[in-house]
Amino acid sequence: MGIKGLTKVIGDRCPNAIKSNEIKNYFGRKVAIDASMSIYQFLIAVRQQDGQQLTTESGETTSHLMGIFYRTIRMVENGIKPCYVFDGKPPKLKSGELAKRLERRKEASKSLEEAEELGETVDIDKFSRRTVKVTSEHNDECKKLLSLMGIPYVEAPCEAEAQCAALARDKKVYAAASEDMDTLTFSTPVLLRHLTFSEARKLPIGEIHLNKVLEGLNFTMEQFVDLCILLGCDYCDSIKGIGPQRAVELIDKHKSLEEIIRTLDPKKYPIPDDWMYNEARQLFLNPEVLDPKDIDVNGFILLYFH
DNA sequence: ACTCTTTCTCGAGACGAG
DNA sequence: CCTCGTCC
DNA sequence: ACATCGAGAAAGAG
Repeated sequence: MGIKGLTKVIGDRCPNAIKSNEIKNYFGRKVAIDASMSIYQFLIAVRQQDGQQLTTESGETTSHLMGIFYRTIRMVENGIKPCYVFDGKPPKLKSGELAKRLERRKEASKSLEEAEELGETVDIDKFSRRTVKVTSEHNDECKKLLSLMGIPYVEAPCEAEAQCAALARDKKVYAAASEDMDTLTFSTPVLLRHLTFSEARKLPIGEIHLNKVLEGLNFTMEQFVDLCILLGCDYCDSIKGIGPQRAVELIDKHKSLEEIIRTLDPKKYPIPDDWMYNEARQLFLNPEVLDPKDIDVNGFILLYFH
């Protein structure tokens, strides 16, 4: 789920935190990319006309490899040096969210079976895309491909987005490139959006600067994390009846979740049972990541630019 | 009538020939 | 430019 | 045993 409505909040309240750039502006820059997210998109999107994935003769899926291959080439052609980051174990707090997703996939599988019995090709196509999940085989195959291409990758201990942000914070890369707004909450100083397909679709690349976001909202990083929790994140519930508008107002007025809990009328806005907001906050502020100092983000591709 | 939130649904790549 | 078939 | 997300429309609540 990322952070619900965060893009809109930033767009509305801190428009100057977002810059639009041509891809040319990024020549020579290193960028961290969430690999699992990309693989997922390729598995869904890279299909033939009949909706089937691309496969080898023996039936093994190759859609994710095609996608990673061409996209990476495209980036390198433009002078961008990618470093892919793979997910590790999800944090325990995420299990509730993961259970929901599993449930959703099960429902899609049922709908898929029904559609297959009825021979509704449009529905078969739709639901089969919804049952997609990234396996460790997919990940391993992509790691091997990247090795062969001379592109660096990192295996994060936990959330890939957190590791991407850590790399950017430590100046190992210029930015984290992601469509997932969590990355900002993990304190990446710069977040790039639409990096991958901008050239094909003529969309400019969006560059979001965390310090401008904090300035625009007049929040500290801690307050920004609290805001993200109120908006809705993967790690804990949010408060019913509090959406983007009230969330920003509340943090503005009370400065912290503790103070909000203390003053909110529990009849109007009941606080969730066993609310793990502080644990979620710690995950964002001190995520489990590898020390960027120990990571080599230079593949041998770098040699071409030296 | 209006504002805000919640829920539901949908969609997701890249290439090159013409 | 764009559309459309193809990628395995 | 498990692994994604955002956007927008429509409906609902206060």
